[in-house]
Amino acid sequence: MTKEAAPFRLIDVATRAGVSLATASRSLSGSDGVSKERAEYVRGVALQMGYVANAHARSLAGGAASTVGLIVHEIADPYFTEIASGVLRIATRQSRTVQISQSQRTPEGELLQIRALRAQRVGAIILAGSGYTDAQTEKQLEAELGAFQASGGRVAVIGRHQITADAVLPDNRAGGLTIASHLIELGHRRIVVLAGPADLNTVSDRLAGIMDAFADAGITSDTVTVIHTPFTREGGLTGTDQALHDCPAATAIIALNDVMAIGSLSALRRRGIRIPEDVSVSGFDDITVAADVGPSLTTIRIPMTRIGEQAMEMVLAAKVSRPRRKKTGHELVIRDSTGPVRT
Amino acid sequence: MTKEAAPFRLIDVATRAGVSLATASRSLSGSDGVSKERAEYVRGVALQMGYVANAHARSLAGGAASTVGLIVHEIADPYFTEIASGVLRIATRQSRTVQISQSQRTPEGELLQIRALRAQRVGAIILAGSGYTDAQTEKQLEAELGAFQASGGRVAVIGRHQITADAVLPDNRAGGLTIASHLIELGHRRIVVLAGPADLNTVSDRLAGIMDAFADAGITSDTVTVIHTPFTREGGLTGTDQALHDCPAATAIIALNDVMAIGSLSALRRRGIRIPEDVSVSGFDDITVAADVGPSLTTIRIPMTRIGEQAMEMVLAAKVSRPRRKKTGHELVIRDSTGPVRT
DNA sequence: TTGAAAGCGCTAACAC
DNA sequence: GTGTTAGCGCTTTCAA
Repeated sequence: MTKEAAPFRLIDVATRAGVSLATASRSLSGSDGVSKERAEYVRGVALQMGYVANAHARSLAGGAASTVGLIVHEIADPYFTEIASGVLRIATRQSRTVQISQSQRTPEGELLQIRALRAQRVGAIILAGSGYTDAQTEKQLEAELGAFQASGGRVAVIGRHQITADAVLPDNRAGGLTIASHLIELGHRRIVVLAGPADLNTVSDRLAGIMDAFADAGITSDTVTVIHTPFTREGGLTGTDQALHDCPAATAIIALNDVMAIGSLSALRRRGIRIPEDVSVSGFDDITVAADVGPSLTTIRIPMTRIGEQAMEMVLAAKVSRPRRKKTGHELVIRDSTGPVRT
Repeated sequence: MTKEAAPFRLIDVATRAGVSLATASRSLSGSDGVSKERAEYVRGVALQMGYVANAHARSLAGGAASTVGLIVHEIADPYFTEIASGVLRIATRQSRTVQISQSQRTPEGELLQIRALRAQRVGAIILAGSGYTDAQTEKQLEAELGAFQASGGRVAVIGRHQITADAVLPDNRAGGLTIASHLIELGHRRIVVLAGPADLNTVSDRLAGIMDAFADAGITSDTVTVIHTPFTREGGLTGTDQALHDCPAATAIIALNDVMAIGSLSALRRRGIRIPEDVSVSGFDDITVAADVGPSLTTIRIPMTRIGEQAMEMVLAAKVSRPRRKKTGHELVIRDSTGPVRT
């Protein structure tokens, strides 16, 4: 059995460099109070020894905690996968470590994970994923995050306008308007919206945008049916079955995310319904596979990876007094799943 | 501004429960040396106070580190997304936290991430992703992981037979045999294999299985062309272009993972080549979207999520002297992208 | 069975 | 500009 050499400690570096512990600490953390040459020299010694600071000791001693926690609803959901990818990309580049935890798509789950992350004393928390329309729930989350921030933690949220913290805000309402306008222009009037859970902000915002489109076009939205099923492929499947039963005359289906749209495509194909000849289908998000499903999906592109990067950049940046809010754009991507209504 | 109450410390719990710090510690960590009733009582007090131990202090003091590190090539690659999903599922269930880091598909990246995780003093490391055929590289990784294990860390690797550690081993070679046999049965002889980088074990194993199939069928594999491009959608795209140029007579394309297969599908469609009438295409892994691409993909199912769960269970389980190796099965999933060769 | 006290490796006052 | 030293919150000997 190989005898395991204990890892070097800061004191080892200090000794080797012939300076005190404090000087070594200052040199490595880049704080001033050390002459340039000396600091440089100490860093060189440390590097050569392969010294890496013990993150636990550093954090315990009151230094800045280096790990950031990322809370997603479910990592296997492509929307969150891409956000996580953006977060990790910046993390790798900046030598930061990130802990990922899943909220299981419930507010209680989010609360639980925030508490866990706080207990772990992470330096920052990125809360990804739709907020909840229930103000009560959001208040609780905000209180928890507020407490974390008060104790020096950094926070960034993605797509939650209610929470007072740095935020990256996807253009959900405007995106809803864009996609609905596209369908209206193609002549569609009888439209089914495959919406996720009604208590999600993302859902209500995108829905509001869709209604905006009808108002803008000066036509009634009485012919729009909204069906709420889970924000998953399975939800798209059952929602479509229900739509076919309730509104057989519908000529278009707007799914409020791509995953649901893909489920819808599958349900339609299974019944031999042609897309887009018989019914047009659109998605939302433009996840990576949207271009490869059959038929390729018309959708609204939300730059998830970039959003993840921005959220990470925000929590890594210096603290500012007023919370920053970054709005991201959206883009209509027309592919093969939508077409003019057949007369 | 809300005054932030400092979180409770163990000493607070001890005081409130009327015991010493040591007794409180023992009670909560479940180590013996405390009477049952007392321990029970202290735990009750802690729970009621909402006490959560400071992970840094615990780890620094020599307690068991609770976080596990997961190293993937790239989180946005569906193969790794699903493994991560399995790992996180178990983590959530067991109240463990997991740090995810990306190796950027290079052995140096893996080495770097292992070092970083060691510096973070994680309790366990799960190394996911193909090993490298270069023995030198694997030796270095093994040394680093060995050192980690020697210092008490737990390790599980996924799909790397060379490394001495608990391992979950996907059935790559047998899977290769199965998929190639399927195509041979359909009458295909001129086959192009879209392989990922030649230095990946996953690639060489799957490739070996394909050759096995030809040997088993008693036919020559001279008609098989292997093209090495990156293990990505883009790689599938360029590989297919190259295949079309080099082997216009090929009737089937075996991609060594689904992502490449999807890229291939796209390249073929773009040129108006019909699938499977003109050329059959198969994938490997059965990622979630494989059923939804156009046409749906015939592939070999590898239970990635389950693999992630198993790896996590292994590092969480009690240490055993001899490394465990768990082999996982595979399953041929026939969909619409493969068909009989046209005469 | 319980408690007192000595660190774990680091940062940040505080001296010089 | 540099060094000394007191903790951070916990686990774990070592005594009692």
